[in-house]
Amino acid sequence: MNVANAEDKLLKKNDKEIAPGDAQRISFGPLEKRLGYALRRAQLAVFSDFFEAFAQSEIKPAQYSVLTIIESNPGLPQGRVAEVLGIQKTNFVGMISALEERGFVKREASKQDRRIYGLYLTASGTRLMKKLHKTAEEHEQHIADRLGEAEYRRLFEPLRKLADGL
Amino acid sequence: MNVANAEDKLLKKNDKEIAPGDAQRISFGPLEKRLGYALRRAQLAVFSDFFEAFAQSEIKPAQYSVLTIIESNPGLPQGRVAEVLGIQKTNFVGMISALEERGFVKREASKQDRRIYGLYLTASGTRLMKKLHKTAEEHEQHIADRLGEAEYRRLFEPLRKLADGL
DNA sequence: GACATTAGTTATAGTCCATAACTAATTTGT
DNA sequence: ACAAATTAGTTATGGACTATAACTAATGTC
Repeated sequence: MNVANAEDKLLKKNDKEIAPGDAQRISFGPLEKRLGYALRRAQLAVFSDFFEAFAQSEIKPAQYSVLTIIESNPGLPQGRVAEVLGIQKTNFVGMISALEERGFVKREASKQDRRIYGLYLTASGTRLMKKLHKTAEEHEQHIADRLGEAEYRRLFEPLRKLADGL
Repeated sequence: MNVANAEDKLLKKNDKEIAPGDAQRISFGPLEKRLGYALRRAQLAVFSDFFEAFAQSEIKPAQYSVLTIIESNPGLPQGRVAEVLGIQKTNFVGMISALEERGFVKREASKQDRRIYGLYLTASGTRLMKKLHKTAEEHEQHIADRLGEAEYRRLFEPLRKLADGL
């Protein structure tokens, strides 16, 4: 596009410039009313807190989601796990390889169809998940305390509605 | 860390393997109860919708937020705009340069402190914003229709609470 | 049995985000 | 008033995440 028009002149609401050290009130304008912006900021904050809580285990949110799906659906083909989480199978290869190298996950070829690799937690992976779920529950409780139980619980339904079917 | 233990054996809930074409029910397990996951999915869905709506203007959500802050606070120093939006000043340089090259934004050196570059919309930028805000409002209404006005409006407060102060 | 399809993989490129180091302008301390 | 510290903006760079094309091996189809 590049609609740079030579006619354009500067627009200033008033002639006074903002003074250098001026700690003026900043307006977010219409941004305050954008749900996408609100969601993004909230998600970043929650992820940041989550990230800290999981730091000592060196597990990131995406990895936690992968491990949880495998734990809840042992033997699920690699591609299905990726699909369920909205991860491209091509990017998923490295994620699983990393988790496998750390000993939390095992790929096992299906006997019926040797193209398929079912994913399973190892015993170490299962132990890890027990710990991670505990941490995650504390994290959830922390949030619930912040919002109040009722408001916390009320959030899930609209968020799910948004997620599946804009 | 790399806690790969040789002792680890595969864990299978049952001996039956998942059949190749098996369209079994997939469980999300505890992931259903993770607010972070719910937020992430919702945010991605909303952004995706937003993205499509703004595609013809070739404006991305982050750019819309930048333009809105500039529009609402003309002359604000570049670094302050970045700070307000949680963008690192170093990554902000390119964003502004791109918007300036497209003729929507103008940097103007402060006369009091020539290190400072105040940001302003050009006339073209102002016209663009009028259009973008209209699109954004439709997008919001679309979401409000999907959720119901009451539930839609109720979302903002808890999200803001999460955003500022985990 | 040739051909198409499927699961997983590799290579690669683009975008986003973070850190370090630089320049130019201003402020501070003496 | 001037050397040192600080500040605003910048450049260079690397890591993480995402997306696309093309490949291999196994299975399904006609």
